[in-house]
Amino acid sequence: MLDKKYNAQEKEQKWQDYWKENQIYKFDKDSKKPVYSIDTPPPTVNGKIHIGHIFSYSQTEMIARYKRLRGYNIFYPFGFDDNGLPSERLVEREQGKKAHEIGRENFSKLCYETTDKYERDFKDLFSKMGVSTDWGIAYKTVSPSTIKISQKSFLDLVKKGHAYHKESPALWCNECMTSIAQAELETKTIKTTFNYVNFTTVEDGEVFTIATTRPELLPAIVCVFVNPNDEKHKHLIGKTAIIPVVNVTVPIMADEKVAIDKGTGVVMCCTFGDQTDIEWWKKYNLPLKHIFTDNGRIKDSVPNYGGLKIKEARAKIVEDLQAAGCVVKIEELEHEVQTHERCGKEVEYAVMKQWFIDIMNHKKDFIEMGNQITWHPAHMHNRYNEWVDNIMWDWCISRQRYFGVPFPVWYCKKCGKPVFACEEDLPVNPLVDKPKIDKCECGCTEFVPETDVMDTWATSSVTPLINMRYGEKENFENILKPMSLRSNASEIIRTWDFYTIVKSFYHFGMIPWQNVMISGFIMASKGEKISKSKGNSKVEPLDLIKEYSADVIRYWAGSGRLGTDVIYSEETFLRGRKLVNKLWNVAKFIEMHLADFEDKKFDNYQFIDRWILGKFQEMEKGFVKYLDEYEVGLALNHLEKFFWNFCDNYVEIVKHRLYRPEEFGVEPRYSGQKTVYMILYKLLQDFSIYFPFITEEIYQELYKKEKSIHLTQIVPFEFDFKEEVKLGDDLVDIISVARGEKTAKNVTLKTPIKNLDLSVNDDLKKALKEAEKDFKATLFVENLNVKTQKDGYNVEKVELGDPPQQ
RNA sequence: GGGAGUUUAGCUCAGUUGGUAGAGUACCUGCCUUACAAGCAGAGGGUCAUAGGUUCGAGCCCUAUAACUCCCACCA
Repeated sequence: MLDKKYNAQEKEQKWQDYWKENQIYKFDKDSKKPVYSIDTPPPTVNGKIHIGHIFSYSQTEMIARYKRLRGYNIFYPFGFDDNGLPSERLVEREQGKKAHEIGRENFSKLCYETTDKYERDFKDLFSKMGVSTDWGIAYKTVSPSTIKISQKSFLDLVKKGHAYHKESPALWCNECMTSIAQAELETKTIKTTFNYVNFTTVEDGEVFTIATTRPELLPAIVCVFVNPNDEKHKHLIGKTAIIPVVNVTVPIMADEKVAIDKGTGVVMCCTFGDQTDIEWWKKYNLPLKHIFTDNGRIKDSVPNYGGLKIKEARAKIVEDLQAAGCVVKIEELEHEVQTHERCGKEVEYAVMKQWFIDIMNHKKDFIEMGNQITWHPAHMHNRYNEWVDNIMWDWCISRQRYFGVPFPVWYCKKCGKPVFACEEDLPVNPLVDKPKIDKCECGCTEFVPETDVMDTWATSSVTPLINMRYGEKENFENILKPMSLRSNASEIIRTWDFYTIVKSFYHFGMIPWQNVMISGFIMASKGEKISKSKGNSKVEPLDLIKEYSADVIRYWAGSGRLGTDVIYSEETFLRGRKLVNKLWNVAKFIEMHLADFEDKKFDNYQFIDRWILGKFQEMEKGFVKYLDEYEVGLALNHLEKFFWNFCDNYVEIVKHRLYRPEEFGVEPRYSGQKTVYMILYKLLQDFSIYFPFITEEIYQELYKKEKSIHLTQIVPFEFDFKEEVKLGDDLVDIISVARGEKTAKNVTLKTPIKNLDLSVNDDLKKALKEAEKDFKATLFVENLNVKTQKDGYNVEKVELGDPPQQ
């Protein structure tokens, strides 16, 4: 017997334990069923899961459940991204110390401990949410087996010539003291000053002005550029400029890229202030004057300014320029700068030897890979294309940090030639392990280890490889190449999606997955995204689960269109709570009437039963169609609409027959029993995608054909009740009109109708004849008078009797 | 500056291929109906962002504009 009230707290824990014990979501590698595999984002273990995570993970989870119900063998692993900078920053924050103060070895240990702790919390929360992942195939992005795969991937790229080691300018973060990739940049608007500084020519002492936001780069100027079409300045080309205060001379050259109307139209080129400087440096083979240290100071070798922090140097040089009378004016300016997304500090450029992965030579291939993938929603494909189109750098994967996947590389101490680890020795830590060879080609016998670690994304981008156990004897390569689905939010299309495609293309020459599903964001209010950094998530997922239950949270997460941002609203929770409650109550009602029910072959359904069966069949068709398009929210809407119609109309009509066989007949009662039995079963299945807990509870109580409802399969009805669907809808409309009449008179719906005069078409008349008993019982009609008319129907008179006595 | 998305009832959102504007919620009016008052029946509430265009007919197709969100570029 179902309880009078559903206790979500208790039941959700019970089923969570049951699923775990019975391994309901275990991936069966020996199964003959087709595999559906999901590459789900390993959450970054750097703090708390907020409601936005719950939103997007739940949507993917629903697809897993749907595919399971459609008979697929689900490969659905969960991962934890505990690799790299985010974890390091978390540990630094918790310890109140910087990594270098703690020391490499202790720091790594702390990273492992800290991430372990957070992983347990994450796992607990996702389990509570009913995530049907197989924890047995979970992975973390820092573990011996993951490091092995990541290193193997790197070596494969080296072997194929897609990874190279080169001294090159790279984006550099002074705060994190590491190089970073273009994808890790975030633009920020800051207030600064635009300084108009006078330069003079050596040849004739002509004074011209350059506007700059970065006067501290004056010592790094290697050249001055003007546009060759600039009438005002082109006469300067070929002359030599004296840099004020610094007193160094540099050539004045021409380049089309100079914007005549920006600043003064004359530009200083430093190595390096920005992207264009690097382009010019390469294009004109300019000298290198790198004046910054790795931690954001001016190098000691720079006269007068050595040792100062960048911003201090800026202030001092402006002072000196003013003293020298070289400053024309200083304007306040707001502009966008590139910052490092992990710490928010402005980025610089550094020149050092780093490992890069070739991107620029294969952009066309990456676009083609993107074309072969189905994007949901389709317009997200544009974002990918645009990113690939606009990318300007090869992917720098070296990070001068501690906690991450080490490069399996040493360098000859004498000639610098890299020595790579052997595949069979992976994973290796070059700081501890030694290379296999004892002698370099040059004869040197000493090797120095690579101290850099790999970029987080270098490992995240191999999640399909981790899943397929790339390179292991026992692997899933044949079933996971490609995987079925990747899912994530739109912000990481340019990183996670892109890099995964890059790696898959280089390793296998094919797409990593067939489908990509992109979820929207949760907005705190109109125009404000909920995010960790803003701290504007007012509610904790665990509190919400306590207050509303996981099923209800999932209802909220599963509503709305895929890829569309949703504004957080408690109303949706309330709506979900009502729906779950209704499901419970209708199940109770149905259970009550199935006490003596036996499931037998039967096909003599009453008219109104044929109507609802036909309606269900129609609904489920649309439901499945939406889910096949990954539109979990639209599918849910569709299902929900049917469900309320089922409760408010069908159940109201059939209940008389169920209660009183002596009046309506035994077989008509059986027809109703069989109908509610079948429909509730299918409703539970369809709802189980969204409400895995309450549907399991009801299923176990009423049906229990399998170990779990989540192991059943959707088998569509195959009735031919089209006519009944149409006519039944008309009957329900007539019932609604008659009920409205009672409500208008402020009487209870139990009030009898003395005379109900209808005028209906021939088909409807036949239907009415067949469903007469149901119809009359529902409305408490005493005399039903039916006339015919050509089309449609008309309710001509509703004559009410006296309301029943209490 | 380039691109994408969004704009529909007070609020949160649906609206398949063009064919009389929908749901929930809130508000209002009734009703304890042999599952459910966390319920049931009903009422009111909309220049479908704006302006043009195509069409017999546009929330939907086309053009332009505005606001918001996101991505990219600009950072001299």
